[in-house]
Amino acid sequence: MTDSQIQRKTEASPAAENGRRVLIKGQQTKTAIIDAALGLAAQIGLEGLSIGAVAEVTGMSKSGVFAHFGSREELQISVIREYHDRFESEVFYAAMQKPRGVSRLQALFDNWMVQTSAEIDSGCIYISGAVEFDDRTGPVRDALASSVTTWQTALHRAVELAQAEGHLSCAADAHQIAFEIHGLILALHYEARFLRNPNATEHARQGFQHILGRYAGSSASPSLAGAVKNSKRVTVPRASRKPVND
Amino acid sequence: MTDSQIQRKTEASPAAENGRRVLIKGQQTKTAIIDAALGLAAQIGLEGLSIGAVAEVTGMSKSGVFAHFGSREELQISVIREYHDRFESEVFYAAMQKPRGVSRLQALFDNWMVQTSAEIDSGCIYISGAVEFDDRTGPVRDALASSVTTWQTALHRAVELAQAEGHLSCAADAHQIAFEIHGLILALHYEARFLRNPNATEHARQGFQHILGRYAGSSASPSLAGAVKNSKRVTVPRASRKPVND
DNA sequence: TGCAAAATAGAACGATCGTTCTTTTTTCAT
DNA sequence: ATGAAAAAAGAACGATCGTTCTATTTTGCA
Repeated sequence: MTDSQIQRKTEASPAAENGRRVLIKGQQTKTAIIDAALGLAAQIGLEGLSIGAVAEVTGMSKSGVFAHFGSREELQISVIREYHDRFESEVFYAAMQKPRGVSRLQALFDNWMVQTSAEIDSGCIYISGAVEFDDRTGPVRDALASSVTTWQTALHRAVELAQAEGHLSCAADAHQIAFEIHGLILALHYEARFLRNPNATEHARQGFQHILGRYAGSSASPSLAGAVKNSKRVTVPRASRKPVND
Repeated sequence: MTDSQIQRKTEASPAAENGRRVLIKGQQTKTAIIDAALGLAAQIGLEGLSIGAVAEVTGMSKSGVFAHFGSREELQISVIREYHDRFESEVFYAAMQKPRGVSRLQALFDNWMVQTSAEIDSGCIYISGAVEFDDRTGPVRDALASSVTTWQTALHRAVELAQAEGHLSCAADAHQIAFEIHGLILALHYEARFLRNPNATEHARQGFQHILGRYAGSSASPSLAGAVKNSKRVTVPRASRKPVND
């Protein structure tokens, strides 16, 4: 944190006035490093992520990797940001193509399951990071909590929309519903990844259906079957990292 | 793992033929070390647990602490065992005083919530450890998985008994119910400890009631209110660490 | 009280960590 | 092609880790 110039140097996109090349060498390398670091962090966690390990994976020297970030914390934060972006596009935006209501909520849940632990090989940074930065303070924890909160807000909003559409009861607390859904994903991750329980995916799926059933709204049933086909492809610009309210 | 004599030396209880003292100095110290190590591991995790930190907390030297275990792994395993025993007595055996059925299941859940994160200060080793030893192998992971599995079996059994008593539907899969309950605890831990959400406890409680309501059996209601008072104090011997089937 | 054994301390080891500094290589506009 | 700037490598630092070895203190039975 003593000198933030190193980081700024590569963040400002230079040579942009020339259309010949949009990404100079340094940016390409940095992207590759973050890619490798994310893969590593997903397996061994953000705390286990060491510059030496990243250097070995990318075939670079430790100092070569280090120069792109200026500190390990900045590397961790970059990984969190990258994960945030991927999560947003593969889970959130992918589900926004579905129409408001329970079908979009279902899509969010399905994408979430796939992203989180359909392939058991790679873990979820939002889950492992929460445990690792439980009682710590600092910019890494803040970045992590911020990303998670953004996602939770989006999930909560999807529940509210499902209530507004009459697919879920308006009497129920949307936070309560989101909490229970979150629990299913956490249990899935725990059982599938740690205990290697092959039934975990099915348990999570069933649990979600139980939640939908329990909170089922009054005027839900008939429009449900055909709700998926009239999806309007709500194309949301991906430029900003702010939460989207649809 | 090169030499297991150091550990065996202190594990066999010496001087037991003399009733004057049941615990010689070494055992007392080891107990104190494990106590301190457990407190440390609950906060920073099993992987963050270092012999140097334990030495500092206990006011001993690194080698003094080390000599009691012979390796860091053995220290970690000892901590897991200690946590297992406490969890068993404070969550499991404490709930066995309640009669079979939903009231015992409720007691298990309540005790679990208190043990896990009523006091947000100390984390849960079963949760943090699962993340830390996700894709690792070795004796520490085995010890952790074994303890967790024992507890899950006990929880599963409690669900089955509630079904047998008619408090929960026999048509439902007991594993499914246990899975959903587990999810509530995990979400509670995540929200309360990482995100500092003060409503997490209430969400977990409500979620549990929702599960009971959803899986409610046919002949449940009337006996439920008075079920607590006629508890028979099933005194189970605590000698063995094997799972108990009631 | 004395003495062997157990318990603890102390110093040092190799390894790995994040980081800094210096030097070499590569990039890329002129 | 040239030369300044960017990128990457290399060596070394202090710190911390688990562990080993040796010396010292404490324990507890005779």
